[in-house]
Amino acid sequence: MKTLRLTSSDRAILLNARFFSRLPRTAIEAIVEGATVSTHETHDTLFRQDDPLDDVLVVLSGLVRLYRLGKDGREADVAVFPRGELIGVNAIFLDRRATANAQAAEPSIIARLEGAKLRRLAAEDTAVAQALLELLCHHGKLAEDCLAEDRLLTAPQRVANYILSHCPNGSESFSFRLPFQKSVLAGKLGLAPEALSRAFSTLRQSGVVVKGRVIEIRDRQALEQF
Amino acid sequence: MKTLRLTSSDRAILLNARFFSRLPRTAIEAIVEGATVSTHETHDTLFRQDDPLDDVLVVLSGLVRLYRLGKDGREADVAVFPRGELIGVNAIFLDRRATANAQAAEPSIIARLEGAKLRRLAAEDTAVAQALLELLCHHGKLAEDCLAEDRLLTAPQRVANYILSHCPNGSESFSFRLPFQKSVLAGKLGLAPEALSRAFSTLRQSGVVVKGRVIEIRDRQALEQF
DNA sequence: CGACCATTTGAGAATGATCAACTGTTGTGG
DNA sequence: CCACAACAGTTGATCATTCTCAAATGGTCG
Repeated sequence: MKTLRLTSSDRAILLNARFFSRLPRTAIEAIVEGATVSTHETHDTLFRQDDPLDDVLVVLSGLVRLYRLGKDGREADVAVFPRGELIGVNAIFLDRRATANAQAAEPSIIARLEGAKLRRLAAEDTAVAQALLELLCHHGKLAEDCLAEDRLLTAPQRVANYILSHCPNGSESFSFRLPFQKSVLAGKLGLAPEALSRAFSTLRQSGVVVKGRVIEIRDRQALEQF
Repeated sequence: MKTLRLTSSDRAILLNARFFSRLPRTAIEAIVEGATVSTHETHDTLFRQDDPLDDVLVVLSGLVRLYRLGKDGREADVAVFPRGELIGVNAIFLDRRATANAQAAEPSIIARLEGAKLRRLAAEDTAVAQALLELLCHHGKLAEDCLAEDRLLTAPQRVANYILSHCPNGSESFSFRLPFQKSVLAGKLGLAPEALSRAFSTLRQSGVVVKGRVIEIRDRQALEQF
C-alpha cells in the first residue's frame, strides 16, 4: 500500500534519524521532497537481489532484513535495519542494482527517496556529501565488525558480545528487551535459530537469564571474558 | 625507512589507482601534496588496532593485510589491499582510530596522505567527495560479498568462487597466477591454510590444477556449479 | 480448545580448526 | 656446488563447533 506524501509524523521520524540529524533543514527538505511512503507486512519483499534499484529506503518504523540467497536457497543475512536507517545507499553510487534481498521482518513503514535526487544533492551540497560519507564509513565499520566477529568468535561469544553492546556502560547487572524476534537476532549473528537458543543456554551459567524477549544479566564480568 | 617526497614513479602509480583516475589533475595534486612515502618489509606493521590514525595509506606496491586480533591472539583478516588501494578512509571520517591492524604481506611501498587534508578537500571539492563516496560504496559492496560468502559457502565453494572471479568472461579453460601467497589467500577467504590446501585438493576433481602459484582451470562449468 | 507460530531440545552428520609430521622450495654461506 | 636453514605448503588424525532434521514445548489469538 502506498501513500504519495509523507505525513507530518513521518517527517518527525525522519528528522530523528541519525543521517538527517546532522543536516541543515533546507537540505533535508530538498531530499525528502517527492518521497513516497509505503506500509508492509512481515515477510513482504521490498526489493530483490539484482533488481534495478535507484532509490534509498528509510525505515520509518519496523525492521528490514537484508539477505542474500545461496544457490541452494539458504538465506544469509547481510544486515538488519531498525527504524531510522537508510537502505541501499551503496547501490545508487554503483550500478543501481540491489546486491541483496530486502524483506520486512515485522510490520514496517518505509519511505523511498529518489537516488537521482540524492546523487544530485550530494554533488551540489557538500553537507549532504559529508553526511553520506559519514554514514558509509559507519556502515563500513559495522561490516568489518561483523566479519571479524564471524571469524573470531564462537556462537556464545557472539551472543555475549551482542548483549554487552546493549549494556549501559559501567553497570554490573541490568536487563533489556530484544528489539526483534530471536530468529532475527540469529540471522543477524550468522547463526541458525537453534544455535542461538543453545548459546543462550550456555550463557545461563554466566548469569544470563532469558524470559521471552527480555534478557537479564546478573554478572557482567563473567560475560565479558566469555 | 621514510622518504619525504613522492618520486615521479610513485606519482605515476598513484595516477593509475582507481580512486585517483576519476579525479581532475588539480584535485590529485592537492591531495598528494605533502604526502610521505615509506618502504616496508614483509610482516612490518603499519598501524595497530585502536592506534590514533589520521592518515590514509595508499599501497604503491606490494600488499597490505588488514586484520583483527581475537582475545586468544588469533588473527582474522578483514581485508587485503593490493597495489592502488586506499586504506583507512573509514577512520578519518569517524573517530580517527584504526579499527584493525595493518601489516605488509610482502615487501611494500606505502604513501601516506593526511586525513585532515582529505577531509578538507572533500568538504570543498565535490569531485573529491564524489570519488570518496564511490570508493566507500565499492568497499561496502565487497564487505557485503565477503560476509555473504562466509555464511553461505563451504571452503571449496569459496575457493571456486575466487578462481571464477579471475576468469575472463566466457572462456572455457584458462589459467592465472595467484597475486600473493596461498597463506594470504587463505586469510582473505577466512580459512586456515590447511583448509585452503584441502579445498584445492577437492577442486582437482573439477578440473583445477595447482602448480605453485599458477592455477589452471580445465572445466569452467564444473567449477561454477560446485 | 485448537491452529499457528516461535522456540527449545535431542541426535546425528558435516565442516573446518588444530596439532603434528612430512615434503618441497628457496636462498645462503661455506 | 652442495649442505643446510628457513619457510611454504601438504597430508593425516583428531577434535570442537555448528548445521540439519525431527520432535517436543510453549505461547498467542481466534
